[in-house]
Amino acid sequence: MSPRRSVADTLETRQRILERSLAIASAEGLEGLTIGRLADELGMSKAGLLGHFGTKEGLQLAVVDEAAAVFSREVPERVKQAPSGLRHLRAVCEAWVSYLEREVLPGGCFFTAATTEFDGRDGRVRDALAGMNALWRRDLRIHIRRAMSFGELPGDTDVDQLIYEIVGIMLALNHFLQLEHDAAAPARARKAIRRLLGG
Amino acid sequence: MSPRRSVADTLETRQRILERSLAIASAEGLEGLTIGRLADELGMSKAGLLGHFGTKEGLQLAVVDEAAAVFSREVPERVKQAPSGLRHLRAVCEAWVSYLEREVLPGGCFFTAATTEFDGRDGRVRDALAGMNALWRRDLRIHIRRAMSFGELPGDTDVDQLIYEIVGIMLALNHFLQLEHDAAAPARARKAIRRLLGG
DNA sequence: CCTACCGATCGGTAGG
DNA sequence: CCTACCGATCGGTAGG
Repeated sequence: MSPRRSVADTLETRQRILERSLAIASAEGLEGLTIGRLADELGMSKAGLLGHFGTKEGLQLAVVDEAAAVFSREVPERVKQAPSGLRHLRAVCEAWVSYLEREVLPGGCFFTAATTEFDGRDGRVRDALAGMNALWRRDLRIHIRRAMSFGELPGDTDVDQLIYEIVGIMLALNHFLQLEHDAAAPARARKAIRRLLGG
Repeated sequence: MSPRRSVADTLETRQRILERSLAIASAEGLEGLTIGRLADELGMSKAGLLGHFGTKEGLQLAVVDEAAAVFSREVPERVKQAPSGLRHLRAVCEAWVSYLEREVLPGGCFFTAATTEFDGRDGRVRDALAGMNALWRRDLRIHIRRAMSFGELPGDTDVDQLIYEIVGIMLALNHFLQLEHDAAAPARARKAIRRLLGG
């Protein structure tokens, strides 16, 4: 009476689906990710695929989680060892630029694409994306506050203004890389970050 | 033998279609703009609608042109009378911020949404979008160069760096307005522009 | 500008 | 995990 597929196999299949989904969604959007095409590319049936997620919205929410895991692995976890304060903030920004520069996902930053796609709608996917963005800004805020408390940034630094400008630099980096294939864009991003944070 | 509808009527219908299309596309994307839904909202048949543009791609290209016309009317044409040089550049940026702040289109900046949607594809729509972006950067470049020649900006100003940073500020403005409904975002955009251009 | 229609694909379900 | 199927919608065409 042993099951035909072990729990490990099931999780592995689920992971395969998510990796393929994330690549498609970063390039063609979360709505352009269709069950039929995805099943086709993975050599499985639509019903078999949907069994893992229930509905398309369930799949989309799982892809958002997977994207957050990839970003977390590529950016904050890479600089965990950096000393606290301004140096940590600089290391985070450099890892962020490097992540976009290396084009880890074929369509560039998944969150930029998905956020722009869903910001005019409502529902659970939009809420999940807004939540991820808020969490990430919270991380940035912590690093900025710490740098201020260490006297590495001026005491009257406008924290939300600094976050706004850093986000703008990264959005522009994604824009110039994806639309213009501008190889000079990462250097511009680094120069802009340096003007804000020194180094 | 007079035609049932005059040329003027035909152009008016075409304009009605484009205005509705632009509103839908700014909120739901150029691909989310479907012929059936559009025809339904306008109370006409799909065939009648498609007659004006031939194919969906023809419609999308016409919407890109219409978006450029709206942007042109709302930003550069509003500041035509501003004196040449740095004051003109500042006026352009202020009109640009104001355009996004007033949410002229329901989904925010059409070009941000459409560019992000199409940057991973190829074809005539993507090329048209890239061309519009290039034209607009050319305008900005002219104003920056003029301000430099007047001695209003340093002679060693990195022109492409400045364009990069201005674009980033506007992308961030659209992001914080659309996703976060952050009413403080326009003030942050203005502060960031002031830091770059003085005033 | 319309009606009537085409093949293809969408997300999803029944039943195993 | 599969086959077989559902109603709805997609872009587009024929013919008027």
